[in-house]
Order: sequence, then C-alpha cells, then structure tokens
Amino acid sequence: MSPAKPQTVARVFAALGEPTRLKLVAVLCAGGAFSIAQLTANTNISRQAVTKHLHVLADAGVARGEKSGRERLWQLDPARIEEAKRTLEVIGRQWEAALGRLKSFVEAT
Amino acid sequence: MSPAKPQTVARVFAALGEPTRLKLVAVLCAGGAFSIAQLTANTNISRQAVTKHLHVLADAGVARGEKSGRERLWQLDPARIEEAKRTLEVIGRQWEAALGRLKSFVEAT
DNA sequence: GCCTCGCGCAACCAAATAGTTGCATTTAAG
DNA sequence: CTTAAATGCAACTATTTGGTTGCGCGAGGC
Repeated sequence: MSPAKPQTVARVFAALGEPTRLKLVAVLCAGGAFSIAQLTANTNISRQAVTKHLHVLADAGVARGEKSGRERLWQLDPARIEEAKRTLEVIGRQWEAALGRLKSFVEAT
Repeated sequence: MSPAKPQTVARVFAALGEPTRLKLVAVLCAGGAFSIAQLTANTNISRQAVTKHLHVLADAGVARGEKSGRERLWQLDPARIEEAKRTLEVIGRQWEAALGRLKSFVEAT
C-alpha cells in the first residue's frame, strides 16, 4: 500500500472542498450509476456546470463515468477517498502522539 | 455529536486541498506551536503568503494562532479534521452498503 | 535609546475556477 | 425519416485565489 503522494491527496481534498461537488459525491455514494441529467436535477446550476464538476472529481480519481447509450453514467471510485481518510487518520495520530510526548516531558520533573 | 454541516466540512476539505497548506498542516501536526517565520523557513514562498494560508486554515477551524511576545504561535486544532475524517468514513460505508445491496439483488435469482 | 526582528495591513497582479450560453453530435423513440 | 433527449465542445465572463511588494508598528535585544 503506497503512502499516497501529497499532491494526489491534495487533489482529492480540493475536489471535495466545494459544496456542489461534495453534494454530488454524497449522491453518488448512494451506489449505482447516475446520468448527468439525473445529477443535474437536484441542483440549481446548469448541466454543463455539473459536467465540469464531474470532470474535476474524475481528475482527482474520486469518480468516473462511462458512456452507456446516449447517456454517460457516473459512479464513485472510493479508493482515493480511502487514501484521503487515511491521511487524516495519520494527522490525528501524529497530533495525539505529539501531545503525549509533550505531556510526558512536562511531567518529567 | 452534531453531524457537522456540509458547508463546514467542505471548508475543511478546501483548506486541505492545496499542497502548501497540506504541508503546513503536516508540519503543525508535529505538535507544539510554531511562529510564522518558522513555518515560512521550510517553504519557498513569502511570509505573507504563508500568513494568508494560515488564515485560510484558521477560517476553516483547522488551525489557530495566538500572539506571544512579538510573534504569533500557530498550532493545529484537530476537531474539524476529525469531523472531516468521519465524513469520509460515512461516504465509504454508504458506498459499501450500496454495493452489498446491489450484490444481494443480483444474486437473488 | 536605537536597532532589528516578526507581524499586520493594503494594494496590486496573474492565473485558476465556477458559472453561463450557444451550437454540434449522437442515439433512442415514434 | 424525423424528432427529441443527453451529451460534448468552445467561447466568454466574473469572482476567487495564490502570490507578490511596500510600508508601518510593536516588542525585544544590545
């Protein structure tokens, strides 16, 4: 399991760091595959705007879509999201470890 | 434990979604408090740029700094990061649950 | 007291981003 | 065959963003 390049993780965070895209991800994680028209229905922005957001998610490796008939069906790709989650876990653990060291240093009188 | 507003979580992701800021967080999670000058030393951008990034982190609730003498010491605030981590966990779980439902549906022949 | 270190504030700039509209294209439906 | 639906592509706009420079100010060090 490679530790995931910082750049890659940053791209995932950037992709999730926009309310519209976060909502899209929330819809997509319901499972299955959704067409752009379906994904646009729940928003108040244009179809092309949704398309752009989907491409941002795809570039970050968070979602992918493939053509099926006259529509393109999009679904989540949770691998990168898992990586990002692990990054946050590491941050939390390092923080707690540092707190522990600080505490034992203070107590070592 | 409130489920964390989507907007708040999105701000955290946006804050982490920039390589420089992610590095800053990585440094800060070593624990302790760092001055702006210290945090700037490891980068190749100006002190003011670092200051701006720190304010973005502060606005997202990821870090905070307080004056101490003639310098301002910054440290991590891991609460929001924990929230973001839980959000990613929920996404992963929902995805897996959906996969499970899909699988049992397919197998129900 | 003077100097310098560390910051904060403001103005400014270039690039990226979120959004739009208009039009062409492909595919399913009647 | 004709039409309508779903998408892709391109141009354009406004705002945000990441970065800079310059200057002023408070707090220590000598």
